[in-house]
This record gives sequence, structure tokens and C-alpha cells, in this order.
Amino acid sequence: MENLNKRQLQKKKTRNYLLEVAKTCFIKNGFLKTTTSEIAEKASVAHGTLFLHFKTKEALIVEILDKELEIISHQINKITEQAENLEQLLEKYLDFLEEQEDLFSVLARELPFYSEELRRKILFRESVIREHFHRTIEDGINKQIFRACEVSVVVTFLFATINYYLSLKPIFVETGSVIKKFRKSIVSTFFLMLEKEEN
Amino acid sequence: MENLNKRQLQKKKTRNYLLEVAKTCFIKNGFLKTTTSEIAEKASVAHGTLFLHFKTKEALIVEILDKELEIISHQINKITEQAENLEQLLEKYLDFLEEQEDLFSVLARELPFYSEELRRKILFRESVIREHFHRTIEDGINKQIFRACEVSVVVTFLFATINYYLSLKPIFVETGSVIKKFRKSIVSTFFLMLEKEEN
Amino acid sequence: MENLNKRQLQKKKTRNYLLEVAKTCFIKNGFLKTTTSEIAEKASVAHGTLFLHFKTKEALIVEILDKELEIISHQINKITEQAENLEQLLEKYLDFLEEQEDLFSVLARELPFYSEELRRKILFRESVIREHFHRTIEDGINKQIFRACEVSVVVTFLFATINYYLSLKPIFVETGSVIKKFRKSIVSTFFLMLEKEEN
Amino acid sequence: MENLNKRQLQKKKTRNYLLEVAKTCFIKNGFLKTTTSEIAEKASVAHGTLFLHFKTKEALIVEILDKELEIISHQINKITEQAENLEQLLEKYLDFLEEQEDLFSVLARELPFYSEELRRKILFRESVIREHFHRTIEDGINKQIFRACEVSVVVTFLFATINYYLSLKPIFVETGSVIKKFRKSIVSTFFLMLEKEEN
DNA sequence: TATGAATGAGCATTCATTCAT
DNA sequence: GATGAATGAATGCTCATTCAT
Repeated sequence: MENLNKRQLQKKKTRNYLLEVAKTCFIKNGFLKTTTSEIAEKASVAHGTLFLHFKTKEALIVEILDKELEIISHQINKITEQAENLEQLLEKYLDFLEEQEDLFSVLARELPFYSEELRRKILFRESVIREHFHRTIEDGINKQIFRACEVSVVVTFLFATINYYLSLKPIFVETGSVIKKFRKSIVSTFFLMLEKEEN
Repeated sequence: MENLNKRQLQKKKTRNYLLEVAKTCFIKNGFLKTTTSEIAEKASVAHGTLFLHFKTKEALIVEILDKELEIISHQINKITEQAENLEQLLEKYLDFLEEQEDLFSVLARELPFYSEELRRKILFRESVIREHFHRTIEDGINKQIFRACEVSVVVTFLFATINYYLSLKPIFVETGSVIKKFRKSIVSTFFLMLEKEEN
Repeated sequence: MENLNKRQLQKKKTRNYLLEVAKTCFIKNGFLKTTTSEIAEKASVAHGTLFLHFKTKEALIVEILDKELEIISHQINKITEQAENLEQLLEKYLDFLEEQEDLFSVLARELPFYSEELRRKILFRESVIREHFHRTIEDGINKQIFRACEVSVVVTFLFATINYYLSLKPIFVETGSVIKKFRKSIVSTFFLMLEKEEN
Repeated sequence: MENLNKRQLQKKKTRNYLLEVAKTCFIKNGFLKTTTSEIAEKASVAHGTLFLHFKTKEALIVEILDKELEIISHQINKITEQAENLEQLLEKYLDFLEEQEDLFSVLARELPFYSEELRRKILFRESVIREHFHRTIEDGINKQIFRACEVSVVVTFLFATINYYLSLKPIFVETGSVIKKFRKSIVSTFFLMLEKEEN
């Protein structure tokens, strides 16, 4: 019994280590340019071992992103419950992106090149978050705090802009966070689309 | 001497033809997926001939985009000269993008993967039209037609959104133009950031 | 002591179960395409357990076929005892093949790829039934029922033809039995070699 | 012009050399077990060079077999014209097989494992030859030289038997030709199915 | 100058077998 | 005895680039 647990533990440990190493590689060179043998070598396991834990390279990517996206999904859910207004929601979302900025930067760049399935998964997770924004904005419009607008397009403007900064990160900052650098501007400009002039 | 000129002429002709063919391939599949032998074959020249005219695949990409960017520059200048107000400017810019949407779609997708040099060149051309938006908006603010705002960020929101639709074009439309599909929404939402409420 | 016996019993049970499962896999995809991990998975034992019972994949094949050949031998003996003439012998042999056609189809296909040892074993069992055909035909010749001929070659013609239909089974039938489909033709053509013209 | 010819010549030379080396490897180890890198190594060219001349391993196999089968097809056509009777036809066919026995031995063994396409091609060539036999036998029946029979099954008995000896060649002879060894028996037994008793 | 045959490092994936637990 | 994680050599195939002709 204990023996079994030890084994399972060891496997999970290796698996998690591989995920960790792979994530580092992916962040450094992107998913597309990272090779499976590179990951195996950096993790000091045989090349074949990688495929024991993950059926394909694609599956490995999915695993990493699913894990990351789920975390963010959970945390966003918490925030939506806690966040009392749109500004708080946006600020918290930007906090998350900033924390994992290197990963999301790669994602923003490479998304159009992923397989249909992977793209779908990523966009689905994003859409969940988008929906929170959507609802909060609609709420504000109904309460006449925000101006009437095409809500989904407004949300697209926001996500597109974040995506833009992330994907071109190396152009905007030599080191450090792009989100941090443009956070204030993003937030204030975003609210231009929503706030009534007298505010 | 005349012989030499003839040769040079022929060489230039071949070079231009190669650029033309390569552009077609590029638009169809993107530079990353286009192979040098594919271009050579479609141009009916030897594979090696390509490397006689262009030292590397990267150099070929640079050359094509340089040429294309020249044309784009001209057209942008025309647009900026003709447009009498911001709305006209934006509409004409979108007309222009729609005309060459396949090219810009590839560019939007692949930009982050190009070399620093190439990226800089492309972004420089973009900055020309951007600047015109910038000036026109500032004008409007000074004339109190538009609201006060961080002009450069507002412009980034616009370009980021256009970029977003272009880069994910296959997701948004099966066939036809993304720009056409979202033009109205883009324009009206963009002006939300600028127009005073009573307008 | 009793404990040990229990263990040995258990081991034998597992071993037999593995043989059974492996046989199923073998019949479905052939030995060459069947992987050891596939067998282990289907038998719900660890991959390594397979190699505890059978030193190599080859040894496993040998074991399975040995067991199967034993059964076949018994049935062949039954056939030879019951059959009163050549026609009955052939019909009963074809019955037997039809019953286990999937197994014999794989065997016919893969025989040339097995190890010398294994091939010898299989061919030895075949030679038992062959011999019976041989004797029965010789009897017929002596009794002047059949024509004079090289008996062993005539028998080879028969077994080769059966083997041919079995090994190319998927070409001859989409579903169902090849033996059934060609049985009549095989029988009548086989007797062409033996029967006197006036028959 | 001459330069061009030299080039083309060199390419054809390499190609033919690769075919030659590949054929040797295939005869030695079979198509299935021979690897592309093994062929390349033995031919002293880069691994990639193989794929310059032959798109896939399958294409290489097809090429080799097509070449061989075409030769035999042509020669068989000649013989049919020349051969005045079935015996001559069969003897000449066996001559061919004997000449290329090692290759046809591999073919007989591996045919069931080839891709649908390849199998089709091989069986098509064989069917052309079969047809000659078919027609010649039918002729003989009409002329009342041969007995009435299911001609196609009789032909199958012949080809199946040849196939059987070829595929199990290593069992029947340690060295030398199986066809040679069993030629006489095959011929005489085959004619048992056809000849009238008084002949 | 133009050619195009040749290169060879690189890729994701498979699988019988081993061995520490 | 049983496990199953780990191994690593091997596979068919790609493609930007080179260089002898």
C-alpha cells in the first residue's frame, strides 16, 4: 500500500517535474520551437519517458495550458464574487496576467498557429473570463453607470489590446512586465468607452 | 557593356519575378510554412537560384515585405492626404486593409516571429499611419470635439483590435473579409473613446 | 507448503490467462503488430509481469502456439480417425479450418516471419495431417481408384492453395469465411489431380 | 546542353545505384525490416538523399517492384507469342522466377503486409500473367486437349503452390533455387489437373 | 550566371525490455 | 512474486543551405 503510494508519488513527481521543465522551455522559446528531446534532456530523463507521461507533444502543451487556465479561471471566479465593480475585476485580471506574463506572452504570439483543438480550448477558457466582463458591463449599463454600447465589441477591444501588448512584449519592454508598464493606460482608456462624461 | 546591362536586366527581372511568386506563396500559407523549394518550383527556377538572389530565406522575406511596405507607405500617404477628418481616415484605412486583407492577416499573425530588423521595419510603416491618427485625434481634442485622453493608447486600442481580428481571421469568418464583417462595430466602438456624450 | 502450492496455482492461473488474452490479440492483429503492453493492458496486469512469465515476446508466441497446436493435433487425430475416405478427410479438415479461420489466417500470413524453431513446430503439426492425406491418397492409387501421381506434391498443391486463400483472406472476402467461399472449388479442383477421367 | 546531360546522367546513375542497393537490402532482409537509413548508409549517400529520389519508402518499394514486374510482364508477353503450348509458357515463367527468385521469395512472404496500394499493384501484374495461363488453358479445353475444369481455380492452385515454395524457401533448400528443385514436380502435378488420362 | 543534386541535423513518436521498489 | 516507471535505440521523413558542374 505504502509501496504503491511511493510509486505513484514518484510518477507524479516526475510528471510534475516534466511539466515544470517543459513550461520553462515553452516560456523561453515558445511551444512551436521547443522540441520534445530538448525538454527530456533538460529534465534528465530519456526521450521516451516524456511520451510515457504525455501521449504527444500536443497533449503536453494542453496539459500545461489547462493547468494554468484552470487556476486563472478559479481565481477569476473568486474575484467576480468579491469584486464589487468592473475596475476591481480588471485590475485583478491584470494582476494574474502579470504574474504569469511570460507564459501568456508566448500564448498571445502563438495562438494562431496551434491546432484547432488547442485553440478552441484556450479560447474557451478566455471566453469564460470575457463573460464575466460582459455581464459586469451590462449590469453597469442597466444601472445607468455606463454608457450604452456594443458590449462584446468593447470587451474585444480590451482583450485585443492586452493581447497586443503581450504578443509584442519584447518590443515594449527590455526587461520587466509590459502589463505593469501599460496597466494604468489600459485601464483608463478602457473606461473611456464606458464612463459617462460627467464622471 | 550592353551585354552586361542585358544580364543585369535579366537578373533584376528574375529577382522581381521571384519576389512576386514568393509573395503569392506567403499570402497563401504564411512565411513560416512556405518552403524555399516550393517558391522555386512555382517560379520555375532551380532551388539554388533562389539563394543566388537572396542569401537566406529570411533575406527573401525582408525583401518582399520591404517592397510591399513601400507600396503600403504610398497608399497610406494618399489616405492621409485625402482624409478630411478622423472618420474618413479610419474608413479609408479599413478600405485599404480590406483590399489586402490576406497579406495583412498573415502579417498580423506572424509579426512576432520575424527578426528584430524585420519587425522594426513593419512597425515603422505602421507608425506612420498611426501618427496621422494621433495628430488628427489631438486636433479634435484641441478643438474640443473629442474628449481628453491618452491619445497614443487610444490609437493602440484601435490598432490592437484590428490586429486581433486580422490575426484570428479564420476563426471569425469562414470566407470573405473580417474587416468588412466587423467594420461598423470597430468604428463605432472606437469613437466611444473619443466622442463627447451628447454626440 | 500449502501456501506455496496456492502461489504456484495462482501463477499458473495468471500465466494461462495471459496466454488466453494474448491469443485474442494475436488473432485480431497478428503477433507482429500486437505489442506486449497491449496484451498486458488487456489482461489487467503490469507490463513487467508479462516478462516474468515469458522471457521474451518470442517466448510468449511460442507458448501460445504450442498450446494451440496441441489442441489442433487432437482435433486432427479425431478427423483422421473418423474420416473414411479422402473426400470426408478433406471436408472435415476444411470444417476445422473454417472454425478457427481467424487463427489460421494469421498463421498462414506470419509463418515465414517466425523463428526457425517456431516454424518447425507449426509445420510439424501440419505434417501430421498431411501424412494422413498422403496415406489415404496412396491407398486410393493402390486400389486404382486414383491416378498415379507424385503424392507429396499433390498434397503440397492442396495445402499451398488453402494457405494462399487464408493468407490473403482480406482480399478475397470482406467479411465471413474464405474457406466457405472457395470450399467447393478447392475440393473439386483437388480431385481433378486424382480422379480418373471416366469418374 | 552537354552539361545538362551530364547532370541528368549523374542523377539517374545515383538513382539507379540506390535502386540497386535497396534491392540488395530488400532481398536480404525483406522490405519490412529494411530501413531507409540502412540503404542510404550502404549506398554511401546522406539519408536525406534517398528521399530526394524517392518520396517515401513505399514509393521506393513500388519503383523496384514495378521495374521488376514490368520486365517479367514484357518477357511473358514475348513468350506467349512464341510459346506454342501451356508447358512452354509455364517453363518460361518458372525460368523468370528462378532468375529473380530471391526477390520473389521476399515478395511471396511479405505481400500480405504491404499497403493496399502496393498489394494491388503487385497483384495486378500477377493477374496479367495469370490471364495468359487462363486463356491458354481455355484454348486447350476448347480444342479438347485439356479436361473441363474451373480454369481460374486451377490457375490459383498453380500460383498458390509456386507462392508456397517461394515463401518458405529457406525451409525447402539451404542454398540454391527452390524453383529448380521442385520445377519438375510442379509442372507434372499441374498438368494432372488438365491432361486427359490417355495422354 | 544558373543549376539542382546532395547534404545532414533535426523532428515526434514507438516499444521490447530492465530493474528498483 | 508483482509492479510499472524508465529506458534509448530506432523509425520515416523535412528542408534551408551548399557547391561542383
